[in-house]
Amino acid sequence: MGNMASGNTIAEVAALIGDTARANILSALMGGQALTAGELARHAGVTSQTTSGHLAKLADSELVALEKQGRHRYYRLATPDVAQAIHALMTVAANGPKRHHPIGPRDEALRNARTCYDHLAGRLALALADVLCERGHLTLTDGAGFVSAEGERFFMRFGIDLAALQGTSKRPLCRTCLDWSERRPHIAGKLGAALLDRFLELKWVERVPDSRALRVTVPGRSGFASTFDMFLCDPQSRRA
Amino acid sequence: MGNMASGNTIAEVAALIGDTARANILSALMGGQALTAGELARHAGVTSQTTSGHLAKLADSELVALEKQGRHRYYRLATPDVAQAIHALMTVAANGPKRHHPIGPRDEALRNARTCYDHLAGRLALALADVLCERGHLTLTDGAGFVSAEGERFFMRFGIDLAALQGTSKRPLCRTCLDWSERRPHIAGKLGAALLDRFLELKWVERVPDSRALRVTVPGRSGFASTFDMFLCDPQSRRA
DNA sequence: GGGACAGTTCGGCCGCGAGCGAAGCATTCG
DNA sequence: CGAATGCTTCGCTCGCGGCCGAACTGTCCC
Repeated sequence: MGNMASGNTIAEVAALIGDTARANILSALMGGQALTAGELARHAGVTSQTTSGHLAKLADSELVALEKQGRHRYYRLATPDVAQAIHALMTVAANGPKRHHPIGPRDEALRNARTCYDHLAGRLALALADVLCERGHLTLTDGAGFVSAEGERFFMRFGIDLAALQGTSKRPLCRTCLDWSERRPHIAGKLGAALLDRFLELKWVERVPDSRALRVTVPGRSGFASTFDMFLCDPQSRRA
Repeated sequence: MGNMASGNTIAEVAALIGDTARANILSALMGGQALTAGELARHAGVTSQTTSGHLAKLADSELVALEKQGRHRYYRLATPDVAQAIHALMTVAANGPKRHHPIGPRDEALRNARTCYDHLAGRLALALADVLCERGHLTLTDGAGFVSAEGERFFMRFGIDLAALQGTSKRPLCRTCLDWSERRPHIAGKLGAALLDRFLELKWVERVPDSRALRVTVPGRSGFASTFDMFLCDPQSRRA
């Protein structure tokens, strides 16, 4: 016997995530937005009372954080560490035994473009990373990415001031994140977050309600084409 | 309702890890060695029948892999992804609410030096990373590390042929891994694995039975001192 | 004030699954 | 061969925890 203590609390955390309803809640929060208890109840597929209990547990263990706002209560993932843990579990789950998992249209939308906590993921993110690397703006060695001087100027023209981002915290400027569905790295870290913010700001992409999925708008299609030479052939992109 | 499918299987994986006994088993396997069912039963603190059931489930879901050898059955973590997921959960657990967790001597040993799946972790690993960075053999930008040309020559002299490692797979040569106990990055990836192997080969460190902890030997103390200018003051280092 | 809506707390039901004892296989040894 | 060891399978018990209905608290709006 001996080390009960060391492996013990990881079990508590995992058990917390290991319930279908709570996992659905956390997955929904992986979209990066704070959601209300009611929205989370719908995601979880259980009644609001049950959800309330789940949220209380998650908050107790500091997996999610609570922000009261009027008569709404907004929940979000407490720390990036939590997002990373969930991401890692997704990766393991995706490679598990025989995902017969018939890939519904919903999954297909997620594979195309989605948010991953605070940055872009899915095929769109991979294509973007490819283009930036090809142009020499970025080099992705597994684990981290480096922005070239030319790349820095390019991002500046696009409306992202890397130098300004640099200082604010010790968070890596550009990390890579292994794409859950495609098993290839995409751009995460501060640069990844800044890119997603900018795309949303420009309305090149917009969030699909009740989902982590993103939809490329019509201006987005031409924007990606002109700025990044990316010609998307997604028929579902929104008209108008 | 809607996306039951997406968040579902991550719940299965997390639930698997979210049992105390199974978490202990997986934590033990984070040492990187394959262990027998009996050893794992002792780590888990339950009988061998119960352990057998747990191992069957873990193997079914491909979290652990089985290797039969005579009348022994050796279990190990199935993939590095699994190790990463457990590591991420440890990180979340370590920063959870008020770990009053009285830090026993066992924990103290783990904080000093331990294995993290296939590489070195703990204070020893941090000190090593510091020295290598100071000397300019290595630069750690969060997420990844780069070995300088001089560093490559240094590792070669030390008995690690980076060029040979480079080719074998697309696994990153040097990743960083956030140290669970100290919250700072240490050296992981192929270089990390190669360093641990070499230290074990030189008998500078040795595994503590039934634990992920490592012990620095007397030759190890002088080795670390002469090669890396690291002067360890651990009183527990083994005499002879 | 009253009514609607968001969210939580309480009480009770019920099912899943962790746990062990005992028995059943396999492998290795004398 | 038969005893010993390592591990698994079977059958059973029992407690934890998820779930919902109902009632309660709190906020906003007319």
